[in-house]
Amino acid sequence: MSKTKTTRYDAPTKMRRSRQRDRILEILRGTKSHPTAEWVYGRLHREFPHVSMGTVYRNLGQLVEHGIVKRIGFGSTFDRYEANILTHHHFVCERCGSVTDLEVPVDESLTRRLGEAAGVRAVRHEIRLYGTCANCARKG
Amino acid sequence: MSKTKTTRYDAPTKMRRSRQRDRILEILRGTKSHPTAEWVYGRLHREFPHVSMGTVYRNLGQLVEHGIVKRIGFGSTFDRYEANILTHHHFVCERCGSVTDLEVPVDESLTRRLGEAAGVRAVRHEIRLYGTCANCARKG
DNA sequence: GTTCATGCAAATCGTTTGCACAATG
DNA sequence: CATTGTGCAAACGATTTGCATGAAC
Repeated sequence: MSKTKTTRYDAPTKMRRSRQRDRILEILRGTKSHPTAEWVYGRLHREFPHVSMGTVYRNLGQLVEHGIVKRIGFGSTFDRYEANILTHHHFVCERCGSVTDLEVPVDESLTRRLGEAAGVRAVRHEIRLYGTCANCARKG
Repeated sequence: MSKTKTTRYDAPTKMRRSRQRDRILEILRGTKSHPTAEWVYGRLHREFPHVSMGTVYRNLGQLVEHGIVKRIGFGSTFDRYEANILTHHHFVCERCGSVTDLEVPVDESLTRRLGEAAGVRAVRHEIRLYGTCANCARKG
């Protein structure tokens, strides 16, 4: 689980190489801006004027599958809603995607402590725990 | 900022009431499943066979705007990608939507401690700090 | 040469919006 | 009655996919 493993692109993957994917990875590695697919496409387009969004998405997806890059968000395209507006944290099952509330008090001071340590002015924080829910765990 | 304010629906809002929105809120309050708009629609459809997704989205949006329910996700429809696959946390600017990495060590033990306290088997956690980035703060 | 990746265009999916009509205050 | 909400359908934007061609091994 602790992916302290090699981060190198030429790691033991079954992916064939392509100049486009190589560049996509270089582009991602060369920025700290957590870009969108659109932005990556814009960058890639300078070198491959005929590249298509399909190629960008396919490659991003593959890089994510192989653990070479990360997708930020909830995975699913659709949003979820909840009536509990009190600050609280979530547990997300990586198997079935279900989301449950953590019945744990929120440490408000963590916002300030983390924010100060990181040098940003934060007003709140949210923690997401990831793992396998009891339901999925039961099914092996 | 700390919305410890009233949670009641009939709070001082300028919203007119509607039977559909009342039910949507009841549905959200009656589940712990963090449903999608689609799911809410399915529920609502039993009572309002002619209800449309447009109504569901409009009402969910309004309930969110009024702070009566919360939307989980990143707000933006599009995903973001990053090459940094080492576990780390993020700061999200609520003004411009920019995402930056927190240059703060990850407390791995928090996964276990939070997971145990909440009674779930978690393998990792991610913290998101929310606030206003330096850039936006400068612009007033 | 067989497999995988590409470009292109069309399709899909969640969400938003314009409009005429109905419900609310 | 002035305004807001509704249903319907069409529009939208991000992402995915089918297909014929081209690159990788």
